[in-house]
Amino acid sequence: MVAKAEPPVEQRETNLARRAEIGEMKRARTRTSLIQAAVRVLGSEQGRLATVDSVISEAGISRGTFYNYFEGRDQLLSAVGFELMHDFNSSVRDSLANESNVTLRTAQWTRHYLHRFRSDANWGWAVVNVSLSGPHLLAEETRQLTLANLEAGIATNDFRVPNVQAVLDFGWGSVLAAAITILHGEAPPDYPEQVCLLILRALGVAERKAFHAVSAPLHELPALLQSAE
Amino acid sequence: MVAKAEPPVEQRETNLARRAEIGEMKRARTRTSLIQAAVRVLGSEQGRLATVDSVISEAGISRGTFYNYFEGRDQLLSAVGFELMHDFNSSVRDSLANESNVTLRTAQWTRHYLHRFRSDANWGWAVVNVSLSGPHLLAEETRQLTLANLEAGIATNDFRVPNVQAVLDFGWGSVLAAAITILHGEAPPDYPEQVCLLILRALGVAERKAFHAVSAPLHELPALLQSAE
Amino acid sequence: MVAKAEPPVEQRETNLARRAEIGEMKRARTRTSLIQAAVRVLGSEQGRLATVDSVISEAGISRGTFYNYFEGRDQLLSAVGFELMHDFNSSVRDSLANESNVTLRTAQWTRHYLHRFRSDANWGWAVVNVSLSGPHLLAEETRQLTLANLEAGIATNDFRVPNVQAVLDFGWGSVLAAAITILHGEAPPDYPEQVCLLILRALGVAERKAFHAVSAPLHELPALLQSAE
Amino acid sequence: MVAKAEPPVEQRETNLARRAEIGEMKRARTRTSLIQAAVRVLGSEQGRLATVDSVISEAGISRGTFYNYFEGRDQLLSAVGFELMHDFNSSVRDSLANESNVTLRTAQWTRHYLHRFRSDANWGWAVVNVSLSGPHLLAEETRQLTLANLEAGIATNDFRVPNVQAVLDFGWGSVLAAAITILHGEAPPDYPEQVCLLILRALGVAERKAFHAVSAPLHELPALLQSAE
DNA sequence: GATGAATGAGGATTCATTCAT
DNA sequence: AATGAATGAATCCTCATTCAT
Repeated sequence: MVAKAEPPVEQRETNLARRAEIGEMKRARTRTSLIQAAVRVLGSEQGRLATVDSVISEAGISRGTFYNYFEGRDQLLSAVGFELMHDFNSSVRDSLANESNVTLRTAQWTRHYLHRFRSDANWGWAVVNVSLSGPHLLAEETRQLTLANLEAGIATNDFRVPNVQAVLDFGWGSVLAAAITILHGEAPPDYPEQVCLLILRALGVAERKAFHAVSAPLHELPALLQSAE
Repeated sequence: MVAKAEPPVEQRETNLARRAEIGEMKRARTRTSLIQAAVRVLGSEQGRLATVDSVISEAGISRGTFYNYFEGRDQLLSAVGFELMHDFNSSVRDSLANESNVTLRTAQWTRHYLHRFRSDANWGWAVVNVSLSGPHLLAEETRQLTLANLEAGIATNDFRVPNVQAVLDFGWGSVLAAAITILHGEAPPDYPEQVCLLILRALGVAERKAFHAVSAPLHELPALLQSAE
Repeated sequence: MVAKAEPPVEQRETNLARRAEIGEMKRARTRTSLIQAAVRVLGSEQGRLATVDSVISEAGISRGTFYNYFEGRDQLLSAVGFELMHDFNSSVRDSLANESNVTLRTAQWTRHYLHRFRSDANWGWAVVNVSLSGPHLLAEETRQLTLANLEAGIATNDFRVPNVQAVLDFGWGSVLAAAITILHGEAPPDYPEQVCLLILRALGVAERKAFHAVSAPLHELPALLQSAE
Repeated sequence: MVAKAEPPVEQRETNLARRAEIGEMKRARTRTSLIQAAVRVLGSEQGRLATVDSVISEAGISRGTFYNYFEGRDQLLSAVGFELMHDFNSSVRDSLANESNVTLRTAQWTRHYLHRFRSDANWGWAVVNVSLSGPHLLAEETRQLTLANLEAGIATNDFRVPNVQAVLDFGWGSVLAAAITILHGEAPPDYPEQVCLLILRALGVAERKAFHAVSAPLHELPALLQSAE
C-alpha cells in the first residue's frame, strides 16, 4: 500500500470544506429518501400500521442508520406530516400569489387539497394516516396558513365567523372526512366543489358568491411530484 | 342405592327454562361489564392504544372469557362503538320526539353531542378513539339517523344541500374535530353552539333561523349514566 | 301442580330396572356419538390438530358432558383408536374365518387394510392421525391380532422371521407409510398389492406363493359403515 | 474541530469486506446454535411438543432473534430435519464411497441409520419427532438418496421391486417404526440387522446374499458429533 | 456515519379443563 | 346427567429500539 502525497495546506482546508458540504448533502439525501419511503408505505389504506421495518426496507437503508436520522417512529411521522403538507402548501401558495380575493383564494385552496386527494391516492392516504396518528388532526404549519387566510377574510368582511378555532376544527375535520370518502372511491367527480361550497357557506359567504367561487376554474399548480413512483 | 324421586316433566321443563334464562342474564352481564371496561379504558387521550389485556384486567375477567364473548379486539371495538352511540342516540331521540321542526331538531341533536363531549370526557374520548380506529369515521347506526334527519330537512326545504354524502362527511368530520378540541380543554363554553351554527349555515339554513336554533335552550335528556364510574 | 298417584311396589322396581337400562343405553349412545364425531373431525389431513371443542361441537354435545364420558382429550383419542380398529378387525376376521392358509389370510388382511385407506379416506386419516398421536404407532388389539397371525405362520413354517417384534414394527410401519401415500392420492390402483407383496417377501414367503396371494380376489367384507356421512 | 485522517479507499473496502464476513460468521453461529438447541429439545420422547419458547431458552437466545432467523416454528423444524439428515447422510456416503456392491451399500446404509438410533437417542428422537411432525414422513434429501440407491439396484438387477414409491414408503416407514422400538429400549442388540434383513428380503434380495450383507462388519464412520452435548 | 445482529417487552389468541347450577 | 360460563397457562408472533463493530 502506498501513501498518497500530502496536498498543501490551503488545499486541505478547501477539501475539508467541500467534504463537510458533501456530507451535509448526503445527510439530506438520506433523510429525504427515508421520508419518501415512509410516504410510500403510509400511502395506502392500511398504511396506518406502517412499521419502522417497512420504512427502512422500502428505503433500502439499515435500521441503525434510521436511528441516526430520527429519534424514533413518532419523530419520523411528524417529519413526514410536515413534508407532505409543506411542499403542497408552497406550491398552492405560489399559484395563488396573485389572487387577492379571499373567498376565491380560500375556495381554490380547499379545492386544490380535495382534488389532490382524488388524483394522488398515495399522498392522500399518507396525509390521512399521519393526521389520524398524531394528537391533533392538523399539523402546525397548515394550521398557521389556514389561520392567516381566515383572519384576512374576517378583516375584509368576507367571512363572518364566531370563533376562529371552531372554524379551524370545522374546516380540517370536514376536509379529512371528505378525503376519506374520496380515497374510498365513493365520491362523485364534483365532490370537491360540493364540499367546498358547504365550507364557504359555513364561513358566512353568500350563496351566490360561494357558488361562483367553487365554479371558477382551478389555477394551474406548478409541476408537482406525484408522491408515488 | 336409592334413586331420587324425579320431578314431574313440567317442572323439569320449567327448570330448564329458568336455567337458560339465568344463563342468558349472566352472559349479558359479563358482556356488558366487558364493554363498560373497554369504555373506561378507551376513555382517555391514550385510549386508542387499548389492548385486550387492559380491558380484561379492568373488567376483572379472564382472558379466555373475553374470547368467549368477542372474536377479537376489532369486534370488541365495533360493539363498543355501537353501544356508545346507541344509548345516547336513543336518549336524544326520546327527548326530541315532540320537536317537529327539522332545523331545531338538528341543532338540538348536534349540540347534545357536543355538550356530552364536554361533560363526559370518558365517553367523549371513547367515541373519538373508536371512530379513529375503524375504517369509517361514522358508525352505521348514527349514519342512518343523521341521514334520516337530513332527508327530512331536504324534503321540507329547511336544508339545501348538493350531495347528501358530502354533508354526512362534513357533519361528522367537523363534529369529531370539534370534539377533539373540546376534549383537549381548549374550547370556550359556547363552543358547541358556535360549531353548530357553522353546520347549520353549511346546510343552507338562513342566518337568523340558525342563530335562533343554536340559542334555544337545550331539551332535558332522560337521566343518562355517566360512562365512567 | 298435582302429584301423581304412587304406583305399587313391584311396578316401581320394574320401573327402576327399566330406567337403569334406558340410562345405560343412553350413556352408550352419547359415548358413541362423541366417538363418531371425533372420527369425523380426525378424518382429514389436518385432523391431527383436532380439539375437544371441535369434537363436541361436531357432536352437538356440551363441554361438561364430554368430561362426564372421558377423562380428557387423550382418553378420547385412545377410545377412538380402539373403535376404529376394532370394528374393522372384527369385520375382517369374520370374513377370513374359513381361510386356513396363513399366507393367504395375512395377504387378505393386509390388502383389506390398504384398500380401506383408499376407499374411506375419512377412516384412513383418522387411523393415521390417531396412530401418529400416541406413544406407539400400533394399538394393542391390532398388535395382538397381528402377533397371533404371525405366530401361526411361524408354527406352520409359512413365515421365517428372525424376531417377531421386528416384524410387527416393520409391518405396521410400512402399512402406515403406505397409507399416507395413498391418502395423499399419490398411489396407483394396485398399490395395496405391491406393498403387500413386499411384506410377504419380508416374511420369507417364496416369490411365487407371495405373488399368488396378492393376486387372489379379495374376500367380501360384511357391510361396513363408511365412517363419514 | 479536526477531521480524522480517513483511511485510503482500498483499506475501507477491505474493512467492509471483513465486516461482512464477520457478520456472516456470526449469523451462521447463531443459526447453528438455534438448530442445535432445537435438536436437544426435540431429542426426547416428549420432544414432539417442542415450542419456540423451549428452543430459545435452551439456546439462550432471545425471542426476537429467533424470528430474525426463522419465519416460525415450522420453518425451524424443516431446517432441523434437513440438518439432522444431511450431516449423517454425508458421513455415511463418504464411508461407503468405495462400496460398489449395491446390496452391501444398502445394507450398510440401513444398518448405520438403525445403529445410530441406538447409540444416539437424542438424534434419534429428534429425527422421529421431526418426521412425525411434517406432512411427509421422509425429508426430500434422504428421499433422493434412497431413490438413487434403489434405482442403481434395479439397474443391476440386485433388486426386484414393483413400484419405487412403494419401496420408499415401505423402507422409511419400517425404519421409523423400528426406530421407535429401539428408542423405547425394547429392542435386542441385533435388532438393526434383523430389520435390515427384512428390508433386503422385501427388495427381492436372495436370502443368502441378504444374510451375508447384514452380517458384514459395519464400515467405520468418520468422526460424528453426538448431537447432544 | 453506517451497519445489522440482538433484544425483550408487549400483544393476540387458543384450548384443555373445572365447577357451580 | 347435562350444561356452558369461566378459567389461565401456554403459545405464537411483532416491532421499536439498542449497541458493538
